[in-house]
Amino acid sequence: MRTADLPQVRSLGLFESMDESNFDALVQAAYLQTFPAQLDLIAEGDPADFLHIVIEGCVELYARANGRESTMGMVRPVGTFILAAVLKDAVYLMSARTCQKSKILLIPVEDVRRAFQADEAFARAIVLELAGCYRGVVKEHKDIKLRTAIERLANRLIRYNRDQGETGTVALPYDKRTMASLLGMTPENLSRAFNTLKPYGVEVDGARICLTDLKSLEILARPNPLIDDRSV
Amino acid sequence: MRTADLPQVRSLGLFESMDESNFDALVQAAYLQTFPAQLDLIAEGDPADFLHIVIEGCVELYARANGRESTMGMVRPVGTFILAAVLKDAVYLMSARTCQKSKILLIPVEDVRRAFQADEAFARAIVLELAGCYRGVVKEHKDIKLRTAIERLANRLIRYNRDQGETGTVALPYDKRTMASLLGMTPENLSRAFNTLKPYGVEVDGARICLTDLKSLEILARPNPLIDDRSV
DNA sequence: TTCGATGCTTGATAAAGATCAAGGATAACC
DNA sequence: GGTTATCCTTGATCTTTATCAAGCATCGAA
Repeated sequence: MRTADLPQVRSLGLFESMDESNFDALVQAAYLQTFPAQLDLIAEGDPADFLHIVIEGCVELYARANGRESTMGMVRPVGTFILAAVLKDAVYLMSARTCQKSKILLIPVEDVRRAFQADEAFARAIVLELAGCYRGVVKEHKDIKLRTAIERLANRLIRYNRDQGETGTVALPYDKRTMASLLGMTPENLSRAFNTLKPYGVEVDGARICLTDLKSLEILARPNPLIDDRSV
Repeated sequence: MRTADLPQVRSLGLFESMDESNFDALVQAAYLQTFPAQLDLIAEGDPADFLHIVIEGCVELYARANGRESTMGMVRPVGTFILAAVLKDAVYLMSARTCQKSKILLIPVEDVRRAFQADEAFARAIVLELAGCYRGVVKEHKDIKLRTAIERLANRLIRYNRDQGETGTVALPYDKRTMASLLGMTPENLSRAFNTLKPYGVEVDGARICLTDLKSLEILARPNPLIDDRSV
């Protein structure tokens, strides 16, 4: 892989406290590939072959069942996915496809496991990463079991506003169809949910959303750090 | 703790490959307590203090938000809960209460972390346990995002039937109010969902459910190992 | 036995969300 | 400029799910 990308990968929580030589061995074994948009990277049910790390671009995790499809999460640089399947030597539970042209680092499962055995710092980092992923899904699960579609959207807007510097103007990071699926609703209902939020100061202009009355939006949304804070 | 309970705890995936002396140290530091039914063990938002292991009885994990409450999972012997919060030294994302009189082993977080540092086999077991928990929540999340209430119930019945030896008669493990919350619906709708499943050979007699036409129930449910198999 | 719990079910109604169909806006392309 | 494709929105309608209220069964206590 290009040495220019190395520091970025190295800075990932997973690798930063890893021994230099072990990290080098891991990277030597890895493949860096660039994929076009809308390309399927893995399919649910397939046995885990590589740990995937998104270097550039964006990857959508999705799943299918009972004739339906739903977006389960989005991975942006620098983020990993399907770590659990790799560690358990199990099949993937989710499929993944690129949203944009994306650069992905692929590390063969055997090398990940070898590094896990050899490097204690790596093992510890993996536990923290996994625990973080676990808590992320629990939060999403709480979000969908305890909130209505409108509350989910309101909280998501509040969260993006915070992430983007509390400017009162939010840029939706994904197209609305994807946002809808991520939030567990249809595109039609997302559109209607935005209309429902109009009296709470939510103004839509394409992918640009203005929040002109954050106070009242928060009263409706009831944000909860145990669901909305990714860092908690 | 009673030495009679030791082998049971030792047989847990988490501890079985642990070094003898490290296991002893961990158990020495632990408290074994018996709690009455309906007692709150932990509350979401509290900082993690103990890793909990259910030795006898049953524990319900639940969460609250936006004025609602939902059952997030059930833990039976011998199972652990809130491992992720303990490892990350974070607050609990879920509350827990006993469903019955229960015997719980409480291991202080510092001792869990010390054992994690000292014992490589324990560290590896924790990773597998965590990865398993992670995949469990992903499956539940898929269940609720991709299936209707009736499909969820049908699949749950098929799963319990398999777990209980494929006899065609299922004993519901929890009361119907809890089952409903676990499946993401109201008790009223669970009742109606059972009625909807009557034409598919589902006969209800209290907590005893007879499945007289598994074939047609499966056509409706479309069971999926990537959601329903706990072992995958 | 009667009384009140409690848990479950049923019916009526309302709300939330999905689906179907059509209509605009936007942008790329010829 | 017009054409096509894509994405988003809107309206009408239907399905699913929740809520409210009442009724019934079971069970333990008085």
